[in-house]
Amino acid sequence: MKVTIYDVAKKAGVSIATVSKVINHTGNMREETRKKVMNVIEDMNYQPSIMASALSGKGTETLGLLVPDISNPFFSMIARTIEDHAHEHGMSVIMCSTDEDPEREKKYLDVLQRKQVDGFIVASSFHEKKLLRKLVEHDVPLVMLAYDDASLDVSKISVDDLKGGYKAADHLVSLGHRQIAVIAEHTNSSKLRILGFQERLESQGITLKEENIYRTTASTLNGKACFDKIFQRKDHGLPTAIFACNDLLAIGVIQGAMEKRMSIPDDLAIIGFDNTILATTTVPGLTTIAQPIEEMGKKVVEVLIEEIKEDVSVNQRVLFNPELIVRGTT
Amino acid sequence: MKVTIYDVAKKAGVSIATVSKVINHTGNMREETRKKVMNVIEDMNYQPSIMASALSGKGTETLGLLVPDISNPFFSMIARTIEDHAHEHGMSVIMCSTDEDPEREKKYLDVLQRKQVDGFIVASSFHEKKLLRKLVEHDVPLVMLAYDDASLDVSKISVDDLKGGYKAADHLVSLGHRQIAVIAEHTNSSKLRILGFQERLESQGITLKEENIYRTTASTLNGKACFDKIFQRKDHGLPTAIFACNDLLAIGVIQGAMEKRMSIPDDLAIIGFDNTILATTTVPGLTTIAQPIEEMGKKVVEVLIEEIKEDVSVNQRVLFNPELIVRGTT
DNA sequence: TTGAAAGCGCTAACAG
DNA sequence: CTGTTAGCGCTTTCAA
Repeated sequence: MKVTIYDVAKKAGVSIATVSKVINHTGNMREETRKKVMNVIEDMNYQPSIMASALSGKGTETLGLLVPDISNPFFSMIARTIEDHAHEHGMSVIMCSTDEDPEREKKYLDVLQRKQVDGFIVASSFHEKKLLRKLVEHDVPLVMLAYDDASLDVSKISVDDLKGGYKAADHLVSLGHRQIAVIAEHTNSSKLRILGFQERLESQGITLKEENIYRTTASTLNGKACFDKIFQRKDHGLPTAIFACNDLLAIGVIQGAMEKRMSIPDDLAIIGFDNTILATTTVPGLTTIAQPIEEMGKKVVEVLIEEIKEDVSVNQRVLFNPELIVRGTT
Repeated sequence: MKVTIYDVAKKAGVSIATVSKVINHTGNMREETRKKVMNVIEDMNYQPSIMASALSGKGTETLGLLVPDISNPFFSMIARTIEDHAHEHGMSVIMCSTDEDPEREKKYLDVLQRKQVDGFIVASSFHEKKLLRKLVEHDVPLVMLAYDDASLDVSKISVDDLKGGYKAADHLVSLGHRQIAVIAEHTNSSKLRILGFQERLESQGITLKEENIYRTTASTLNGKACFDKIFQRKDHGLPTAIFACNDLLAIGVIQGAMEKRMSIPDDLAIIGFDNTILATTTVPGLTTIAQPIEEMGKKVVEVLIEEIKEDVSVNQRVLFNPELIVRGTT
């Protein structure tokens, strides 16, 4: 059926050990032998079984990627760069969308373990912390991406959310806005973004009242709903600008504003976060705080691979610099 | 270290064969024994190694998914539904973005084979046909999605592109448009969509000249570029409507039109194809022809699993019904 | 009803 | 420099 190491060995007139050695570039041997074997390998189109080598001690050369939802543009962009860099290191990646559902989280973690993936990347959120903790205790390589949770003792790669908040605030303030509303998620990231935003506002003598912070989950629909809520309150000065903690939410706001025939950015300025493809497809384009997704993806893979190879958690925390991308909504 | 079938067997006072049987629900045995073993499995939190069972004959319970680019919303949506349905059948999926690059195609196909994935899903495009053909010859389960290439003798799941063209044409014509331009990709799907579109137009006495069909690759930038090309030609009647063969292109057109301060849909009507998330985030929303992504994803997985289980290619061709989704651009 | 034993394809000492 | 051999964890006859 399929050609195995035995077939190659036999045809090359050597032992399987020798074949194994040339495949793995281990041990020494006469250049002549190595060439002979190489040729046979080519001839027979021999492809070593990763299953077998994994079973006998080596890794599976595959990574598990857990994200809330791969169909969300932010995560699919992340997945793409991770996939690319993983493959540069000879690793494949199995994707898993958790939907932030503990059941699914558990199920996926389970399967990935049974498949003996060499390492895990957990992005953005994870509820079953204990399961993660158990993994870490068992020395399973695991790195968190865009999810800076102090309660987990592992390496973390993320954008500097606080600074992102700063930049959003600075931009809006420099444009003269003083009445600002915020729409956020319930995540850690959002909290930090708000914190930075708030700090910066206050340093310029502007206070952001708690009642002007709206919390929801990421979707355009929810963004629009928040917009509606904000503008139906007529009790006090309406905001001239909105900071949405991600692009999806920001787009919901754009839609709400358009529907109300408000002019953007004159009647209302909007700034998002992430810089996904969605920020480029609206008209006007969405001003947003960009996460350096490409670099972040590269870094997670590097750190994870290192932990897999070195067999030890370097346990580092890397914060990337967010960048303001000005488009038409401000 | 990790608990193996031997550990369980020993603790339960039975042989590994027995343990194997209870895991796989094969063979008969006293209910008592089975319970005893089950308990030990629970107690020790035993997780059978998929590697090992794969090596000894069973499958790897993983699928390989090849798409041009997982970060493209259309593919990430597809990936999501495939992931979901695969997991319902106990399968994981390894994602691979080919970038339509033959090198990458080959490399990925290679790795996936060495990983002994149980089956392949190839979506939308693939240049190295011979490699695919070789797989099929070796009876490797393989199903094509949204890629209806007659030269490959495998099962195919896709939307009825011809019909999609019909629907787009009917809609535009019913709105009174007679001068229409088309922006397409170089793919088979696009060809069919154009064909259907054209046929329908002609049946209503409208001719679509070849010079009004613009071909490019999918991106908003290219869409915009085509728009510009179309509207800089002043030699003859300008179109009042544009049919773009996918949402990305359509959005480029929207951007171009907005920039020229044209009113949509009054000055120019636009219709896309795919109904990705992008169609919902523009203002006005993009009228488009929807592919039933969820159903298609479900179907590919079903067909693929069937071929894996039955060990025979059913070699069917399933066409799904496209649906017109009217939003603000028409 | 249960178990012994022969693989599956490869790696890694250890010998020669 | 090269080969022998004992696993890796599980499935699957075949006996008992």
